Amino acid sequence: MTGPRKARRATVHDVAAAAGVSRGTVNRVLNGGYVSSDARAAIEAAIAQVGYVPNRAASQLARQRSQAVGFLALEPHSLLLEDPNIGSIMLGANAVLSLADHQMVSLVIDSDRDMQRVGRYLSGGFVDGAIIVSARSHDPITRLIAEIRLPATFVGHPPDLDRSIPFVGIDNIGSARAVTQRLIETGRRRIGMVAAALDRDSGADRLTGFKQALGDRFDPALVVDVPLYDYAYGVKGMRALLDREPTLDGVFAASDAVAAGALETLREAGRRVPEDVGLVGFDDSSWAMRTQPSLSTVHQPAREIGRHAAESVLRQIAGDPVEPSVLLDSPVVWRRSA
Amino acid sequence: MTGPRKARRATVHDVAAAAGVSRGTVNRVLNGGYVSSDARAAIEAAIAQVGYVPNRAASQLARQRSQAVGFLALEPHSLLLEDPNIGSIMLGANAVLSLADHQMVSLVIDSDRDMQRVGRYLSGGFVDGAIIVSARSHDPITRLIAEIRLPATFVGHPPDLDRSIPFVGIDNIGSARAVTQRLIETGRRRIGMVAAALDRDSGADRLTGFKQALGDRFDPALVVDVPLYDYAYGVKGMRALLDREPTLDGVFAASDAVAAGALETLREAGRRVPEDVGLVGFDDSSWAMRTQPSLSTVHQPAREIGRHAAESVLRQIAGDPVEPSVLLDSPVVWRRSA
DNA sequence: TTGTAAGCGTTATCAT
DNA sequence: ATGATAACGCTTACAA
Repeated sequence: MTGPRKARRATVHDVAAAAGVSRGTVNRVLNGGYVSSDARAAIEAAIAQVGYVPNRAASQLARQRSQAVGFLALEPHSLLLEDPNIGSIMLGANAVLSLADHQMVSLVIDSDRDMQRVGRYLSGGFVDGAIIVSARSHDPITRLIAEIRLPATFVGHPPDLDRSIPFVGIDNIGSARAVTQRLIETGRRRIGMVAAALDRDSGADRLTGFKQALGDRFDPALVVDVPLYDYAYGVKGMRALLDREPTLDGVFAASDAVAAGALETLREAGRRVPEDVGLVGFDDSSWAMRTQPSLSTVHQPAREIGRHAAESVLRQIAGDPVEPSVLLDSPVVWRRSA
Repeated sequence: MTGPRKARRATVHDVAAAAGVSRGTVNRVLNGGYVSSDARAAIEAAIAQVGYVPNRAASQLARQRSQAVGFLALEPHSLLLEDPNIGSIMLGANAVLSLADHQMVSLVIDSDRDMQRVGRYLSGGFVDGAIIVSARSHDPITRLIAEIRLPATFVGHPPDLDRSIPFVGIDNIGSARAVTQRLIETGRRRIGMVAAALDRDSGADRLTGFKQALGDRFDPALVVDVPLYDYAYGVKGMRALLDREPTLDGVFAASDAVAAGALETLREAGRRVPEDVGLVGFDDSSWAMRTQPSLSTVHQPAREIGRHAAESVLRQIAGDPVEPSVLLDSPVVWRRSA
C-alpha cells in the first residue's frame, strides 16, 4: 500500500545487466533474431525478475512508427450517441487491426479545441494511419491528413472527395431506388419521402434514388426534408408530409430513426402501418426491430465496412496498392412495415 | 499529386537552422520561456516556412508523459453497441480532458488479443492515466493497472474493489429502492422484478434495493433473473415471470432495455401498461422515450459521471489527493409506464 | 551468436 | 536571452 508514487520502470538496460548480456541481445529476444538458448533463458528470467515492460514511446521514436491507427468520427456528438452503425464499424475495424497487431485508438472530436488537439495528435506521429467516419473534404482534419500524407480511408463517401484518399461505403442511390421500387411494386400509389441531411452525400443520394425509382411519377410536393437523421425530425417531417398530402399511402424515410418518428406520427393520425400506409427506412439499425411493426429497411453491412476500411489503411501503411473506392452490398430487408 | 510517399518531416533542428538560432531557443518559443521578440519572430516564420510539426513520441520520451488518458470499456461488444450511457460518459470525460489539454484515446477490448495489446499499450507509457468502465477486479487489466500504479478511476463500482483505485458511480441500491417504493405507493400489490446481470455490482445492487423496498412483502418467487441487460432477455424474463405469477400488477425491470422487452411481452399477453401493470426501468436511456408508453425509470447522470471520472484521473496524475469514491445523484423520473 | 554505438526528435540543465 | 549538451529508452547497422 505504501511505496513510491511512481516506481522507476525497468529498461532494456536493466534486463541486460540482470542477465549479464548486452542490450543488443536483449532486444533480439524481444523482437526476434538469433539468440542462443542459454542467453534467451537468462534474459527471459531477467525480464520477469525486474518486471520489464517495453516503452512504446521510445520504440515508436526509434522505429518511426506507432503500430496504431486512429478512428475518428467527425460529427456532432449525436453521432457517437445515436448512430447505430458506428459501434459496429469500430468493432469491425478493430478486429482486423487487432489481428495485424495494431492498436486502434478512437478519438472523439466534440469541439474546435478537440479538432486542434486531434490534429496535433495525428501529425505527431502517434498513429500510422486513420479511419475517418463521415468527413467532408472541407473539414480541417481532412485537409490536414491530405497534407501530411497520413495513410487514411474514409467511411462513407465524402461529397467533394479528395481523390487521393480512398473510401468504403454503400450505394445509397441504388439502395434507395430499390427500396422505393418495392414500395411501388406492392401497390402504393402516392409515395412520399421524409428526406434528411441533404447536406451530406448519404442524404442527398437517398433522395436521388427515390427520384430515380419514381421517374415520371415523382412529385416534388411529396418530399419534405429535415436537417438530421433523427426521431424527432421524423415526427416533424411526417406531420408536414401528411398535411400536404393526406391521401398518401407510402413513405420512404431517410433512416430508421426518421422512420420511427414517422411511424409514431402516422399512428397518432390514425393511419395503420402497413395496412393504410407502407413505410420503409434505411440503415437496419436497432430501431428497425424495435418499432411496432418492425421496419422494412436497407441493411448497412457496418461490420464489413469497418473491416474493409481497416484493411485499406493497413495496405496503405504497408505501401501496397489500394482500391480508391469500394462499395459494399446493402440489401433491402423486408419486414412488416411495408 | 506526385511526390515522395512520405516526406521527411521538419524537426526542431531544421527550424533552428532556418531561423539561425539554436534548438534551445526554438524550444523556448514552443514551450514558453524567455525569448527576445526578434528571435521569436524569426522562429515563428521559420516554423511556418519549413512546416514544422512537433513529434509527440519524442516529446513523450523526453518528458516522460504523454498528455493522453485512456478510456476503456471492459465488456462484451454489446456494451459499445447497446449501452446508452457510454457515449455520454465518453463525451463528459472528453470535455474535461480536452480543457486540460489531454487527448482522450478510447481503446476497445473485444478479444483476449485486444486485452493483451491494450495492456502493453497502457504499460508502454502511452497514456498518463485511464478511465475504466465496468471493470471487475479480477480483470487482467485491472490487475495490471494496479501493478504499474497507473493513475486510474473506475466508472461504476467494481464488486470487489481494489481500494487503491477510486471510482465514481451512482447509488444503485438506493435508486432501485426509490423506484420500487413508488410502485408500491401507486397501489401495486403483486410486484415482480426482472433482475439482470447479477454477476455485476449494478445488477446485484438493483435487486438488493428492490428487496429493501418490499421488506416483509418481498417474495423470491416474484424475481426472475437473466444474464444480460438486454431487450431479448427482457422478453424472456417477463414471460417466465408471467408464467409464475399471472396476477402480478407491477414490474421493476433492471434496465430500460429489459423493460422494453418486458413491455412487449406484456402487450402480447394482453396486459395494458400502466392500467393493468405498472412497469419501471433503470438508466433513462434512449429506450425510455421510445417505448409506448414511455418508461418511468432512474436517470443516470452519465455526462457528469464522465466529467468526475476525468477530473479524478487528472488529479491523480497531478499528484493531488482524490476522493476514493463519489456517488452521483440518480433521480427517479416518472413518465407514463407507471 | 553477441556486443558496440550511432541515431530517433524533444526536453532540460548548465554555462555563457 | 541564448547555445551546447546530455538525457529519454529503444532499434539497428556494423563489428567482433
